Amino acid sequence: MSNTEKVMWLLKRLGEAPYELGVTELADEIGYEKSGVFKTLKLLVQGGFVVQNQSTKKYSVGPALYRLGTVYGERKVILQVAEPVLKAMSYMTEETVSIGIREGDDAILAYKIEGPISIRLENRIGRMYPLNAGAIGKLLGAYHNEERIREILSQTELTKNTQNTIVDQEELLLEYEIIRSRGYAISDEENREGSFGISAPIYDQNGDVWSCLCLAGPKERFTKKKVDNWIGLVINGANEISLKLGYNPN
Amino acid sequence: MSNTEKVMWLLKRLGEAPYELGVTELADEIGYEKSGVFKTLKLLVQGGFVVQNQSTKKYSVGPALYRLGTVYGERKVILQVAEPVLKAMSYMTEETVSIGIREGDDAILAYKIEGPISIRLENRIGRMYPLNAGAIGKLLGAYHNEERIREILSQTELTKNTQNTIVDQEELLLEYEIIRSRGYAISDEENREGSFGISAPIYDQNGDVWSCLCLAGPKERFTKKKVDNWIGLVINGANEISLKLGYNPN
DNA sequence: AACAGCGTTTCCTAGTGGGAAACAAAGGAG
DNA sequence: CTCCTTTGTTTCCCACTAGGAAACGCTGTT
Repeated sequence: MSNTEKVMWLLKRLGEAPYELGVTELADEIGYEKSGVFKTLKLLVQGGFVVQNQSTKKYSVGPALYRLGTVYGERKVILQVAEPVLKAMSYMTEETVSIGIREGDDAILAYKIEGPISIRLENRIGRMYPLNAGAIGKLLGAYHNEERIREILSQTELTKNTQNTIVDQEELLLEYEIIRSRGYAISDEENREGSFGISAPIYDQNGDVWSCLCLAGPKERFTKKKVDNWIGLVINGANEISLKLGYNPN
Repeated sequence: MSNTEKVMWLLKRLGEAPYELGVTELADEIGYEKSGVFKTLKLLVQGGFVVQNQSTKKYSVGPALYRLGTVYGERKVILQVAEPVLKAMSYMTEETVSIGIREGDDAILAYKIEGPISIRLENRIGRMYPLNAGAIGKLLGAYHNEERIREILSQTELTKNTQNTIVDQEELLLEYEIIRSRGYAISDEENREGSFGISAPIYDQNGDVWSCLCLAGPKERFTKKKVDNWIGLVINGANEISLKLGYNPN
């Protein structure tokens, strides 16, 4: 058994145990000498993966695992809930549908389902967008804390990716207001020439917006007629996900 | 950096990353060759601590962490919430106050605060009790699924620790009913000669009882007058914890 | 007071994880 | 469409880390 497996075994064993376990019983069960088990446990305690009860000297799972578990839970919930919606929309529109998440002061493409027409728009999962350009970035910016937005804008120089990228601070804040009042954002070649996108906010159970649903593709396929239809589709899809996440619109 | 530290670093990095990370970027950041990082990641994937996106080949936190995180969360919440209550009760009664948790078909002493009068009753943290004897065991038995209780009783031979230990099945089920109707359990030398205990149920936010509050000590200190007072104290303490856990009594 | 059991420390050495390089596969550039 | 870069994966060998054994200090029991 490698050390990595040993670490996993220890953590799992501590997790399924009723409460606390000592070095000796862990070593006996895993079949190692307690010296080695102790060394590993000490490191795990330092890293917060395990806590040691100072009075009993026994070990249990630690707060670092809680944090990581929460991360997994959040990701799983939103993707699991969102996937059927994305699939349906992708099928109906034949375009790429994606989920964007705000991570700190940036927007990130967290998940996407490609449309059947495979003209690549090279938006890879994990790609980061600024909050001033593109359907995902602008929407998540619009629903971000305005004070924080002003801070960001005053500190960073907005780069003009295309002719349509908004770089003026006041113009951007106005655009944010429009987005909030309409309930959706539109990007017309703001991040990249030839691309078009529509996005709508996803509300979590606290009513906060930290992710959004986005429909995007080559501009030539986004005719006015289609866009008029698709805006409702995106808003409805985002609402559906919001409700499934436990959002209560009041 | 030892392998254990590497594992922890990788997990934490994957947790704080916006979404997914690849072998190369992880190896670059941690300063190791990607071959070693890859080997470790492969093992972590096998153990469920990490998941690999099959289409992007990139890595993220896995379901095993979710399970462990949940365990930590549950334990932390109940202990954190319960500790002040236990301290106050221990201070008022000068006896030992403890939290029992049902783990499968047994009761376990999860946490305790010793009274100042240190006559040892050797109930160590982690000790297991049967569901038929003692204030903790009986209470958690009484609020357990009755079908399951009947199964257990039919399969296991109840051992008579003291004269007062209930070993007859029907007598025990009757005692359970009394406990549920009164809302507390009393043990008079059931597990050990000379010990006395009072316990009351703790309800979680779903209204389920899987833990209880228990006040225990040497029998000679549990006079009738004191017990009459302390029953209310235990019930109130347990209620307080239940409410803090999010229980809604309707 | 002696003992037994636990967590902890130390030391040495065998086995394992790290480094380097090469392979496979996928994407981007032209 | 093809070349080229980049990334995930595999292989091999060696340094060094993790495991074994024994001993220490401490707590609690008899």
